[in-house]
Amino acid sequence: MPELPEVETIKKYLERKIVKQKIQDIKIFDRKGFKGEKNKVIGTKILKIKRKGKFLIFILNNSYNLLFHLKMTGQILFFNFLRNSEINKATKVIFVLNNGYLIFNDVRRFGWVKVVAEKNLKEEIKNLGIDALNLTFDDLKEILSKTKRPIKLVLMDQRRIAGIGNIYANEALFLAKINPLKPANSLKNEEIKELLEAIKIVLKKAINYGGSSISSYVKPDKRKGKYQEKFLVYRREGEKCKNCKTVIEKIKLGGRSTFYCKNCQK
DNA sequence: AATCGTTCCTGATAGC
DNA sequence: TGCTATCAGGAACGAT
Repeated sequence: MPELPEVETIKKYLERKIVKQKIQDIKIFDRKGFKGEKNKVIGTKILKIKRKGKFLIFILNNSYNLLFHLKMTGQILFFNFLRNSEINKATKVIFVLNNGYLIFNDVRRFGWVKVVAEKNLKEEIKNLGIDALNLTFDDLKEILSKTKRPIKLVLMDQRRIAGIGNIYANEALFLAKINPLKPANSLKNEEIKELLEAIKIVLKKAINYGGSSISSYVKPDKRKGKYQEKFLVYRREGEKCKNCKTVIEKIKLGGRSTFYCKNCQK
């Protein structure tokens, strides 16, 4: 699933390829995936690419933005030339640029791209919490003190902290040796500090590895990320903990699969 | 106000 | 082999 590291990887790739390029045309294959007027975008130049949490934002030169959310299976691909074989039933939108083709695919059709006037962008993402990479100790302490919900649910709550999804919540909690069920407001200062460090280490390392290619995530050139090879607990139920050899458990929490080591994460 | 359960969607997989 | 049932999951939404 595209979480912060995957969206950041896509952002970095696209910065090298499509900034300063002109959008010549937009071909829409799935109306559900394209919100707003495409005429506001055709003929504009892409000035800048930003990321907030799991959102990807193209800043255009006419005070409009393109706001993407990839949800679970969204893919953004970029090719200088378009092969017919690249168009399939998951293809939602193709942006025709002067130097190539930006393809937005999404098998499960939850993802979307929206044309937003720059002045309305804040309103669009007003519910988004602090980006996980900018989180400070004081921020995290404040957020956790306000609820007794299980810590994992709070880490994944985009209104509190933006960018962490199921993979990296599981991985960060393991690294910090904290049980995912532990009430958020019961964490001691030392644990909060460990958790903050773990979040940053896991996210930055995942970015360095180009994200995690499970499900359908790939980089815009279709190459896979490599962080899935580094997972310590995610999808490792029944396998041995890399610290202590205890068998990794899988439970459901808030309807999501949760993986942890009973021995290491008290 | 905060939190919980449901819903959207389709491909992969399990079970018979 | 081929069918059906279940599962995966981000986040908006309505209900509590």
